[in-house]
Amino acid sequence: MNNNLFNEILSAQSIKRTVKQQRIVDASIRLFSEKGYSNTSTAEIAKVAEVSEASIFKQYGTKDNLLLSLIVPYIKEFFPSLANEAMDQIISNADSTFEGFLRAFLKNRIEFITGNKEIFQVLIKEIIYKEELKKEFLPYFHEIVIPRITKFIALFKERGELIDIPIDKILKLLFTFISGFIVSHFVLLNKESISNEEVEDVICFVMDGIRKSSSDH
Amino acid sequence: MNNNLFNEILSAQSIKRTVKQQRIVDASIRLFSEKGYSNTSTAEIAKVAEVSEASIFKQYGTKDNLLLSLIVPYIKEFFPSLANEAMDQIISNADSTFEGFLRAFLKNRIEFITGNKEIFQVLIKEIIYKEELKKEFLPYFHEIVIPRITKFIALFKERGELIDIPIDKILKLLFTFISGFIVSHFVLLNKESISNEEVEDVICFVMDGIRKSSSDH
Amino acid sequence: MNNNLFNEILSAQSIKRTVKQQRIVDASIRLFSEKGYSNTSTAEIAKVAEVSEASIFKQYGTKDNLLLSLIVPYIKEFFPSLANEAMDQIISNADSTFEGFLRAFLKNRIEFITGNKEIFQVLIKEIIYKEELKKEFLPYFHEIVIPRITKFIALFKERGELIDIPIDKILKLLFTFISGFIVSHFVLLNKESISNEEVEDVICFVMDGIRKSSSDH
Amino acid sequence: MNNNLFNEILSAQSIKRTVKQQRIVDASIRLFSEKGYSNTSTAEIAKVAEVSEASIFKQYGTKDNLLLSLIVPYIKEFFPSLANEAMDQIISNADSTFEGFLRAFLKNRIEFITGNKEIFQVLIKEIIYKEELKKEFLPYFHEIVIPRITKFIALFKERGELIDIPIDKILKLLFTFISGFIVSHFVLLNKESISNEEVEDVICFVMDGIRKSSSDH
DNA sequence: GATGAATGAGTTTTCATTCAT
DNA sequence: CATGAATGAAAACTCATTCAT
Repeated sequence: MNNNLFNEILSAQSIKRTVKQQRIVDASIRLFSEKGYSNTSTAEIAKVAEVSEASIFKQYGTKDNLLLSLIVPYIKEFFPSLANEAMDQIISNADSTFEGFLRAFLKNRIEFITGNKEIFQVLIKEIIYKEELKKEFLPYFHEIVIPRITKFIALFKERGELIDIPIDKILKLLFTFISGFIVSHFVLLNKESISNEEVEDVICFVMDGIRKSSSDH
Repeated sequence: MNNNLFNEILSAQSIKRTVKQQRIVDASIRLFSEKGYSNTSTAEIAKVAEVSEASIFKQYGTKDNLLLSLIVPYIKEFFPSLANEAMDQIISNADSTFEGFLRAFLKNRIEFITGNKEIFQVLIKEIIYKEELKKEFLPYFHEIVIPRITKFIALFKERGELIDIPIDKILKLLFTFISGFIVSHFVLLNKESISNEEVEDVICFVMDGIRKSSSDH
Repeated sequence: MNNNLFNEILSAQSIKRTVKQQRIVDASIRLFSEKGYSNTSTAEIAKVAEVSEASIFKQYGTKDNLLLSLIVPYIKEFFPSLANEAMDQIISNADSTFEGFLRAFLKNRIEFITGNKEIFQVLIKEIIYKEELKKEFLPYFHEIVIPRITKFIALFKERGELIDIPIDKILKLLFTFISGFIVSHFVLLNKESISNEEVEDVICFVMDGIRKSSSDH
Repeated sequence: MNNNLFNEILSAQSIKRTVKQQRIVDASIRLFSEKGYSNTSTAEIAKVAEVSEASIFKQYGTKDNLLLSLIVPYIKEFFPSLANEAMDQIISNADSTFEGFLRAFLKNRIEFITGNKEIFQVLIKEIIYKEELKKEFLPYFHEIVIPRITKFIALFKERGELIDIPIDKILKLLFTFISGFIVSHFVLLNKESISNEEVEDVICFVMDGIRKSSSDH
């Protein structure tokens, strides 16, 4: 499974980038992730990419479009891919439990982000500011992510594995926690990856909370 | 208990702001929270505040200093206040449980943020970008927040209320979840407040997770 | 009678220009008239006016608005002024003939243009290109100039002085000829003024054409 | 008689244009006439012509030369053609009067311009700005147009048809009026053509002016 | 003959900042 | 204390032009 975003786009969209065009992409992602979109000038991108500013604008028209050209394909790749590949096989698996699903899901997404950490940082940093981005992002989220995860939660809830509160509450709590966890690691703390141990802690927390269970003592 | 930040600063620091100075502060917070620091020009602040740009620079010297002047007192108020006032009385309270502590803590912080939502948004949005801000923020976090919360967790863990994993892991999971929850509400979704019902869901999730307990059936 | 446009505006609109602001106006008119709007850069204006480019944009916002700020008041002054002052006294004059009216009109407008030749050139050169300008110009033309001249022509036609064709045809022929004459002198040939002799030739031509009258021999 | 400029050039100069080259010419004329030379980029021409920008520069070297390549042949065709073909037969005609000459001249030139309105617009719009163009244009005007028309006027003046003022004054008044009339129609008002009725009005005006003749009543 | 890729030198415009009054 | 006026520096963006293929 290849989680590198740009290889994916490359093969998917058959875009042939010249060496210089690729350098623009690389420099933009790096600088945007380090300093933020607003604090990065096209002059700086041109310098780092060792191309002329004109080349950037020839290709992308505006700086804003450059940002979108980096992020939108990433968004469109980020969520759909989570299911088509790994998820279906989990659920068909014999010993499939919600815990197993959660573990697979987390590892899959963490792997994906680890391979494209910088662009993930750009996405998170800019989605706060740009309504434009939210509008690209939210439909994908509502139409693809939420129904998909809802399906899983419903399934496991029917099997009696999950607590007896409405699915949308479970979803919201899960989403809040997991995204908070991932964002604080990759964006705030700028960690390279998340260890298996940390993943297990998260799963443990999500499943059973922090209260000492009565059966423990 | 008055959680309005600026009243606090006003009384604490005895700064007497003229009407115009107050308008600068108000305009800055509003604009920074809406569009971000980088995307707000001093000309725009001056226009909204109905003062001259020169007045802003007379007061604050640089635009950067204006931002810090808004945020730093907020940071310094945000965390210390959580203990000095409400927390100590919780712990001394008769029926003090971790759940009770968590409830009081959440309600207290949510109330604080609700009263100063815009500046909270500014803080969150800018702390991602500005190393300068992280440097202001992290010491406070490490020196004041962490020890304080650690003390509480240790206390309740000793009482056997909490799961038997290292305190710093509990702290990290708690922090990740709670901050994720609060940030996604107040910044991403731009909600006005968080309802009691939502707080109870969070507490429930944090304490017991989402797994159906064996005693439920 | 003071035909200098900017003195008129100055007194009319009570705009107080600083020395530098006046230099911007002067430099713009000069350069626009010499090289055309499109071929004049704001950098060049700044250099000639010995101000910073920023000062130009501080005042006018855009280069386009700079052009309009020069031309629109000129348009609004050009046509109305032709009647309020000189024309009414002509018509009330004892020996008022159409020829006399034409002579007064031509001399009045030629004097006005001579005093502001450069901005007249800018107006003519740019009105060809800018729909924006046409929209400023045409209403004034239709609402103020045409009715006014029509009134005069109708008056003299009633007196039996003018040829028996529809007023609007007379107007159109007159306008076409006179504007053609003035534009070719001041814009194409860049003459400083138009001599009395030339004015008399024009009047002669307009009144009687170029055919040798039967009474001449 | 074929007045389409490019067919004329084609046959006259035996230039074989490829389809793409012709598209460049068409696009340039269209865009230059709509927006003016300065406001039309070579990129835009290339896009409209559906060729690469490089092809334009391969052909014409510079954008300036592209403009000249369009206009200069037009100038060289515009004036000479007025005599070689139609004019000589007019004068040799039995009932030749100045009025007849004027009518033939006007109709001939109006037909010519109507068939190439866009390039006529380009010529007029750019001759105002470009000294270069004036230098191309004026010699032709002085060496070919003026002597030719002077010859006609002198002829008809000798026959006693025209008013008794110097020939150059008649020429100037005629030129001013006719060019003013044509330019205002085709460039300012962007009319498609000029009707026979309008032509007759012009002739009437030019010949006899607007004064009611004493023999009319 | 045609073009995709690339750019140097501009262009308009923005912006934080200074200073005399 | 307040500000109108002014700006250097840099921002985003444009454009005519070149050149290897």
